Amino acid sequence: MRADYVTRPREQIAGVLRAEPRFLSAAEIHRALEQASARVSLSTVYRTLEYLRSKGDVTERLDEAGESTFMLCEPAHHHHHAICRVCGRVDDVSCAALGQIAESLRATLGFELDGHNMEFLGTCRSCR
Amino acid sequence: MRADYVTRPREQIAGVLRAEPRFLSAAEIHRALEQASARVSLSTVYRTLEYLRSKGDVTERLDEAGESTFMLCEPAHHHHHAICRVCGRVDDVSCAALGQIAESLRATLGFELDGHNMEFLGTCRSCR
DNA sequence: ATGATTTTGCGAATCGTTCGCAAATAAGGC
DNA sequence: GCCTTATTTGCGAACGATTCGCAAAATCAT
Ligand SMILES: [Zn+2]
Ligand SMILES: [Zn+2]
Ligand SMILES: [Zn+2]
Ligand SMILES: [Zn+2]
Repeated sequence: MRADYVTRPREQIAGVLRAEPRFLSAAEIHRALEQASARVSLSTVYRTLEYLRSKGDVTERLDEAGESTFMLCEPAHHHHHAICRVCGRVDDVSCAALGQIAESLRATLGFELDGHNMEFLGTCRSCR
Repeated sequence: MRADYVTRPREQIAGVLRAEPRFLSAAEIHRALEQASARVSLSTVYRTLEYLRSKGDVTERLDEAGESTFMLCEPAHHHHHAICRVCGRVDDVSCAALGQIAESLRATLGFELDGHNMEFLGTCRSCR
């Protein structure tokens, strides 16, 4: 049974996420809490992030090293992200035509696109 | 100093990759070798995969669980992949306009697209 | 406040991956 | 082939991120 208890650790973790609008690892969040003198265990950070993710408040992303990172983000309405390699800043991107995306990113965000990943998932002919 | 020694473990690992044209984890490759009575240590599997990747013969991909998987694939000429959720079959996809991609996947590969991931990387306005 | 339920902290366990080092193997020259 | 040298291998230990078990603490409803 899930109960959405309002607890101090949950508020503190949400606070860190709200203050830092980019993808953070559990360890980074834990460190930020320590610096704020908030004594929250790493286990609780993990459990709270999973809780927030299951509520749809947080998006999880695997970084290039395969580590999980988390950010406040509504995945309900499907979209993608433009992530700055330098500072980690995240801008939302809808998926219109790919050809126009680079141009649009530069025009609307001043974002200089220099790389992208795409992956298509579905069912192949012989598996249908 | 890198020397490209030709060894039995390397040939056997490449053989597994050649026989199975989809993304395989180190553990899967190791298991395939065991079944073929090839005694190769898991460490060597990892080291050989990294060696092949650095040579540009193998592409690495993090699956949804964050595990590394590997496939023979030339990343030199930039492209993407359509991966079957059922059998793991991989088809190459070039990055033309995204709008036409779903249609093209169906027409040319019989691939029924039902999901995709994209990520854009670059430098944001304030970091330039 | 009381009791039922959930969450937390702690440490141990797990899993994939990497590392250190001695033994085995490959390449090159004789 | 044989020797020398550089590289690779196997093994087990170490590692880092994540998960788990369980008793203690916190939350909520009455
Ligand atoms: Zn930036
Ligand atoms: Zn999309
Ligand atoms: Zn298939
Ligand atoms: Zn591309």
